[in-house]
Amino acid sequence: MQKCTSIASYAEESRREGKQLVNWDDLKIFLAVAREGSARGAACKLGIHHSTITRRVEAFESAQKIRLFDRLPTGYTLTAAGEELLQAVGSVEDEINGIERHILGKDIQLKGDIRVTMSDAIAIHILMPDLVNFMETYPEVNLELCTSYDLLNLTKREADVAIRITENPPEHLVGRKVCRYHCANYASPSYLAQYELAGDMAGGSAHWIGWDSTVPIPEWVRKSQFPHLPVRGRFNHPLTQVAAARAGLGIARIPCFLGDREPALQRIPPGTCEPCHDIWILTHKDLVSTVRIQTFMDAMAEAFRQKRDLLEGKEA
Amino acid sequence: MQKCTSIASYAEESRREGKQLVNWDDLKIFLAVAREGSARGAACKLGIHHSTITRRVEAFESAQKIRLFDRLPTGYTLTAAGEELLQAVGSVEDEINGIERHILGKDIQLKGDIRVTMSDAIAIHILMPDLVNFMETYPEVNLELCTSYDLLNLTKREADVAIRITENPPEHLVGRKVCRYHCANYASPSYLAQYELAGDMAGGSAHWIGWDSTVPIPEWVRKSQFPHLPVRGRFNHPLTQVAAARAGLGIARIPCFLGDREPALQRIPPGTCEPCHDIWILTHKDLVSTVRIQTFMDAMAEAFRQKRDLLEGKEA
DNA sequence: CAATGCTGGTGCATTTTTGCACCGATAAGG
DNA sequence: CCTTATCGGTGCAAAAATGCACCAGCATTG
Repeated sequence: MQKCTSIASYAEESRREGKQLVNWDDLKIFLAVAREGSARGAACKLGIHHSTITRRVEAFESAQKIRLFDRLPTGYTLTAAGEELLQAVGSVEDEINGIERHILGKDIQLKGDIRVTMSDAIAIHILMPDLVNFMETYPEVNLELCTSYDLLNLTKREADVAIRITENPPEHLVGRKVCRYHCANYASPSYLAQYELAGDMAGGSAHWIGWDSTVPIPEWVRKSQFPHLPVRGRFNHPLTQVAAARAGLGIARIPCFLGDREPALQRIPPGTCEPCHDIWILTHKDLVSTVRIQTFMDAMAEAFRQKRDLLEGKEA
Repeated sequence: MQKCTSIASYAEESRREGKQLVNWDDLKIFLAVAREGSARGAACKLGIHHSTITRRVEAFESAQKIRLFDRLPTGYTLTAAGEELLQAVGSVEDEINGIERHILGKDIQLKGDIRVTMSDAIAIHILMPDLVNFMETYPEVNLELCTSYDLLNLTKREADVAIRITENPPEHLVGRKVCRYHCANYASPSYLAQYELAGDMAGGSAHWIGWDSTVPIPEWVRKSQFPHLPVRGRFNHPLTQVAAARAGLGIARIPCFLGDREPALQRIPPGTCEPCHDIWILTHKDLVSTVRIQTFMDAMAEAFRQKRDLLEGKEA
């Protein structure tokens, strides 16, 4: 019907001068970079090369004459304009996801059991909203949560997925490090008012709440802010540490994701926190190709990514 | 943070087996083809080659394992699945248009006057909703509508844009044909009940309502369904023809976009309609590069495209 | 301080995509 | 009937996008 003459050709001319049509796929790439925070991460997620990412972001920015990212040595960080775009593109993604699910028939109807094991502290204070959300998203999946502190039940096939605090996951399991959480020193305000702290040298009436070490002065005390304060009690469980500190037993060195969310505790000034341990999400080699296991692990990894500030004690 | 090992690599593997990630830009192409009805039209609109369109649609269909178009000799027609997708992608387009306008700073803030001339019949019965919509979309544009039936006021620079019934627009104007409207024969039901029609041969008490021809039997009567019915009256204006037919004066040969929308008239059986004249949208050569003129002409051309069924008498 | 692991950037070879010039087929106009 | 215009499809060459193998810079770790 419409000839590509007259108006259209003029329109093309004006297109040459100024702005080009937006490539919708560039928005997808932008989204991935914004979410992942790095070109490499986005490339991995999209299954393409990272140089493709950087070049296309660059081309998009120069075509639209707008700066969306600050290139920091640590990766890509959104500018103000980028933040604005992120929000808008997010809803585009929702629409397109809906299209993929309903029209293109890619609805992932996950079914079956997922037996997952993790520490109760992580389950309760970090992942619970995400676990619930996952179960709501995939109602046919039966999620079994078995809290535990050791890797054994994964090895023994008592669980499909383990989220564990470890630095060196065993060879026969596959997965990825999802965070390195930080720890700080906490006590109740009343305890701090009542007892006296001290510097490097001896003195001070306060004391540490012990973990399960049998040595009188564990390494974490020696390297701490108050190496000469005595250690009292043995509480091998993070949540009992929190409870003991709340009850005014002493100073607890606990993960920031526990201490910072506990209103009855406060950090010992100056309140610095330090990286403590890694958290890995792991599964068996033969389960990693299962869609529901993959989806679950991705969802949990994403949850950790979103709570990174809390886990690294930057939310205080 | 996240390594491209373990989970991700497995995810890539499963991606190879089955479905690929959707290229968002393919949706844009799909939309253009669905709207234009042909690969060439879509290609023109997007400023790319038509073979690119056909190949990408083909690739998209085979990747998603879904047939979206029927390839007819007249172009691409949506399948049921395609119709469904069209609706969904439409809202994606709205989102992205919003992004372009607000974030990417492509908000077309059209300003200034547009003086447009067209026949009153077209203005009232075809374009009025679109004219209003255009003015609401671009509140800074002052649209002046001057109804008229000749091209003179465009040549004399009394108008910027003309929408005219013509077969051969003059060389010094640029634009495009927007439709070829159809005509049919109409009369009021009471008239048809009272007067007698006839076939090719003489006879019959009904008569035609005349246009402005001075000859006793104009060509359009001779070629018509009832070449021997007499002609009475001279009504040179389409809307007065409608009114005369409604008042029971006789049979009017008028555009379908007038007759079909007039409840007080009905087509003379068997109600066939025939192509009658072309409608062009035209402007001066030196105005066609103006953004607001371009935008206006594109909007009106699109309006005609959407009302094609009405204009070709296929809505009856 | 050295080692590691991450980040983005770049030149180059390869692959992929695109545009172009055709073709045959189909409607519609005269 | 013939002419014209438009449709989609295809082989081929040019152009563009991509992947790859590197590099340097920076942060963290030990």
